[in-house]
Amino acid sequence: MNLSFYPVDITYEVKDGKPIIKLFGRTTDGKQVCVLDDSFEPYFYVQGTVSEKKLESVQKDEFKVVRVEKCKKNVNEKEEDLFKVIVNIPKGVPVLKEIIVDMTGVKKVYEYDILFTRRYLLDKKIVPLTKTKVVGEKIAANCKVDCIKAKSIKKESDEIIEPRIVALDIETYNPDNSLNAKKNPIIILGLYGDNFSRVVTWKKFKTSNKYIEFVSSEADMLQRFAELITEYQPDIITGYFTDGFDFPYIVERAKINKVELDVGLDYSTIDIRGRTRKEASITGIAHVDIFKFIIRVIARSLKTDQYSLNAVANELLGATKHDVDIEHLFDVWDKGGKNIEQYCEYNLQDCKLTYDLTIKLLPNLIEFVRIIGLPIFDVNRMSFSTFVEWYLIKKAQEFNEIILSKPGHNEERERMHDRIQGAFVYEPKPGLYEKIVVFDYRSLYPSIIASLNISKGLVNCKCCKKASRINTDRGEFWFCTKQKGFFSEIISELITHRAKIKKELKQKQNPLLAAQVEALKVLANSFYGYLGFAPARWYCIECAESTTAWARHYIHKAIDSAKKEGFDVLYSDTDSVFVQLGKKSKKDALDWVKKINDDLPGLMELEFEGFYPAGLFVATKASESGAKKKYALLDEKKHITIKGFEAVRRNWSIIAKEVQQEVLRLVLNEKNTENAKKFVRETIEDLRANKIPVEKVVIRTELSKTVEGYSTVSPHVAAAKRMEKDGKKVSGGTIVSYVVTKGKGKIRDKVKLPHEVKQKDYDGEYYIDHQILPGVERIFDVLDVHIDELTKNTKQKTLEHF
DNA sequence: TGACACTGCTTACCT
DNA sequence: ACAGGTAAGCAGTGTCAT
Repeated sequence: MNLSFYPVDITYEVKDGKPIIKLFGRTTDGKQVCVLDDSFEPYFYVQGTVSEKKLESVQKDEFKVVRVEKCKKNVNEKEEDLFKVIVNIPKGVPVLKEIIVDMTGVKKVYEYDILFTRRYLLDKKIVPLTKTKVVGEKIAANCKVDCIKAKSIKKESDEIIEPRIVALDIETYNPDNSLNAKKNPIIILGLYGDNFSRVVTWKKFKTSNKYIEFVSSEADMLQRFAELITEYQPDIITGYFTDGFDFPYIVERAKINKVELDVGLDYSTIDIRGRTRKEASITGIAHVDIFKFIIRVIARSLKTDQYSLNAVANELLGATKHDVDIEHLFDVWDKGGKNIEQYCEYNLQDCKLTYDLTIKLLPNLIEFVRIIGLPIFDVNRMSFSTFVEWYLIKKAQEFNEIILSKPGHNEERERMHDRIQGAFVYEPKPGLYEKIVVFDYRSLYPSIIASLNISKGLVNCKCCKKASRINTDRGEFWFCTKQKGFFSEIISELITHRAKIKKELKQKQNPLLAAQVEALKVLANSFYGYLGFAPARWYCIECAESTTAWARHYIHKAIDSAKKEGFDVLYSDTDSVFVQLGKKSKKDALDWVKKINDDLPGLMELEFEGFYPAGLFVATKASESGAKKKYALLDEKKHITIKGFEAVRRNWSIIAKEVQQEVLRLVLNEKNTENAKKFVRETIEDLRANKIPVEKVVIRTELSKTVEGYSTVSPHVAAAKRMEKDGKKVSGGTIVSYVVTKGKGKIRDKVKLPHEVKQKDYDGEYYIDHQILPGVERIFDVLDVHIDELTKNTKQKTLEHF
């Protein structure tokens, strides 16, 4: 029989000494299937002078070499003769590799650490979630879905699955404020999918909500959960932090209640792996923990600095969680009755938000699946470095390159000491400026790697005398001009491919294309960092050093040229140049940038970023010199871009940020220094009189480690200690909120938690001296306004000034 | 003993 | 577990004059 299907999940099993790949997915007519392939063999590569016969005879326990093939592959971009050693079962690869690496004549072994299922997808060029053609026979097997034994299997087209998705969320009984799965039961379990809402709970109350379903115990609820999943037949189960919380909790409670959760398509149960960083997987269904994707990949493009479901849903969906007192759910539960209902509604809303977030971010996730070629479960849990690494691994096949091995522990430690000189930052002169034009190099680091052929295998070749050379602290480097680099060529493709899609996107908006453009940008921008990342397979310190050195070269070139041309250069950071037009016109600026571009190699390009009628640079706190990475620009639509100022830092109080923002607005937009002064003075008076509400004086700071890990007790650590006293768990990643109150001693001695503080308690003087004034002082310096004019509120002082 | 300068640790930003 | 460059607060320490 022939069939087309979209693979969702992949595993393998060993039967009769032979590995069988199992691809779970959905056919084009909507049925779930499992496609079996027993034709794929595990292998690795050996480099050295050793006889094939000797290699063929290697065996240990049930593992043995099946056969050996001679082949030619590029090792770090140079062709070499290698042996491909084929092994009977996947687990034999690391075992037999250990034996072979010690044999005389063997120089190195490669590709022994690529997971069998991933190897299968890459070698067979099968892309998960993408239409795949199978010829095969239906066979009987212990499986919830039809099993097809494949004779042939290959990618059919780029068509993508429309997955069935269900979102999961649980609420637990929690009287002691600790999330203890051994002690406290799950009391509400919700699911939300396409035309599907269900909340299961085990205490009855009167309700007209049709989606609420009552069972008689926690055990029955868990059982019902498994049934509902089986009935709904999802391709994807999604949740918010379900790797770390919901699934481990469900599994623990199932164990305690002796419930068999055979939700896997092969009747297996939910598998929880890892202790500190848990991962929950279900055979045949892709578990997406959308929180992980958000925090690792999406986070830096979001405005919010909190990644709670509420904050993220608010920004991405414009929707929020239901407002209930979740801390007292246990109390309501104990009392029973109708009050439980609001928590069921709350639970379903969480499921819905998670579902909607997943729908929204799915195009982005799928794009990475398509680019990298691994299952969505894997891609969901990857970070920038792994994206780059797996993309390189996939591309290695096309280039016939050997996949380099991961560094050993010692090598990784040594690499950690390597430091690369980074970007150049131009010191601005503090001041309020007019008519500013900003230029920047488009994708500076990727375009340098592409245009200067920067690649690990081409460093300081013996053959090229004419290659452009760059001087660095580490020495002089050049890259072979006679061949295209593996690394540089891949980036080059990425950049041109992205530019092409971006052009298409301009013609017609399309969320899939937008996601593709975004994914390619994320990937290209991660390449440079990867080069200097200690655990990387293609680590290349010379490449990284050269990339930044060339970047400094080209930014200086732009700065010098702009000055020569008569522009007043105000600032520059890494890839940008800020110039003041002065008597020159916008056209002069555009002409100049054109001239620069005529001189740039390859894909490099300096772009016009924007025109700003006004901009402000300030001095540093410590000296009179200009502060880098701190400025504000007013654009022609009166919008202000603020960089680096306290107003955009999360560990400053709202009142301090608001005041600074308003001062910047009054200064840049309205050019009204008097109003700015007045505004600050009024706020200071309000703080002195404790008129500013407590929530505006709360300071929020993230803990980077547990309380014990700190050598000095700073205010946020003092606050964390108070939280622990309250019975709250705090650790790295916890955001602590605190208020500085009146009293004696160090600031940390005056720290209290927001709920402990009444309106009159906070220390207005602290907020004036340590929050408001530091934020505006350097701005007023630029306007020649002395700080006394802000703090002393006598009218005479103001009059005196004029 | 107190004012002050300086350092180290820490957080959070910019590109 | 992508990179380096930068500002700034607070606690702690050292210095100096008293």
